[in-house]
Amino acid sequence: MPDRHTLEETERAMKDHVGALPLDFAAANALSNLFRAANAVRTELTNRVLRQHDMTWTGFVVLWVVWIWDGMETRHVADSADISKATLTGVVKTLEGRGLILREGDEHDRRLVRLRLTDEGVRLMEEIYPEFNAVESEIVSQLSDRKISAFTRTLRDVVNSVEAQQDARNEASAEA
Amino acid sequence: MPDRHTLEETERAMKDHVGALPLDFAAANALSNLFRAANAVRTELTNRVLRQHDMTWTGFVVLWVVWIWDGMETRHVADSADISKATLTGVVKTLEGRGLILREGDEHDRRLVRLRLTDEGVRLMEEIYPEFNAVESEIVSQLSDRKISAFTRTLRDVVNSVEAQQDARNEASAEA
DNA sequence: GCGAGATCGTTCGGATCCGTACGATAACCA
DNA sequence: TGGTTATCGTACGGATCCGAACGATCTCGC
Repeated sequence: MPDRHTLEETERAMKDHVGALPLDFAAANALSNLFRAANAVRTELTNRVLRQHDMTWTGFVVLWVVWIWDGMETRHVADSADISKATLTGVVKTLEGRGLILREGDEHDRRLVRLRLTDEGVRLMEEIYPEFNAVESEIVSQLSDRKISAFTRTLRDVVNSVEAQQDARNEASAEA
Repeated sequence: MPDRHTLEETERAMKDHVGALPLDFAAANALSNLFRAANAVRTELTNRVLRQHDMTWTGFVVLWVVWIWDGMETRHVADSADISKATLTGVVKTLEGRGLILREGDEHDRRLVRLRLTDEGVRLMEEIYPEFNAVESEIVSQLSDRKISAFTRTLRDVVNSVEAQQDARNEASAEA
């Protein structure tokens, strides 16, 4: 993850520390860059778009999900936003306090809570999202359409690979 | 970011909400998958490797950086670990309390604090990192070497693109 | 020498973030 | 129909996470 050293220096330093053990440097390097890219993009979008609207990354993602899927149940919102149910509770509390989102009970199943945007929340998303997407577009603008497609496919492959391993473990533990 | 809907459904729902505005769906989709992949990999590595050693993601990354670059100054560790200096202060406090890391003043510049691993910290990294890297390797094992290389290059392009835009803004504001 | 300015790590306040435990509710089944 | 089981969202404790402000220290120009 170091920024100040070349990849070669890092590999050499790693070998000095790990010793004779065989390591997969290509995998480590790829995933290291995965995190670095995700952090860089997230910080860039936060600083250039979200900050001037006094909005956090997670708050925006939750708002976006509820904007697109109005009335969605909280656990599905948490899934879509890639955060835990516990985290969502706190984030919704913040957004609710700012008058951007509403919690709404389900009449058929009283365990459920559905989320909706207020008019102010809708207005805000109609203002922010085009700005957000414009910066997204700018970030990948130097990549050809072909590269963006390949990039997206590989990212999806990685997600599927992880989920497949999780499923395999779940089945194995279900047998026991 | 939704998990439960197809890309087509999401695009249609977005168009319904954003209206006639032109959006870059390819960019949105690529970056959405970037975050999803990073989260999935991070969660997988945390659950399969770090959790049994009672180690958080950030704690591990900091430990790894200091392991490789012994005696590094805190601000560079923060840079390498992709966290703020303020966050690092808290994380180091946690690791220090567990006897894994040491804070050490610089004799020539008394503002500086250098970080080192304790013997226990070194022992722990020698134990954890091979496990960590093995799972990293497994995650990308279905990708060909060629695809991993292309993937890594594109990730680096994205990082460079964001940093180039940041630099351009810094120069612009320096002129004013 | 010696102040003005830059840079260091830390503190502070507030917002995530998560695993776990919990109470409420629903679904299942004998 | 009554009891077990599953599932829902939430409260809680503890660890990040960051921007801004701050004291300490160094640097540079005069």
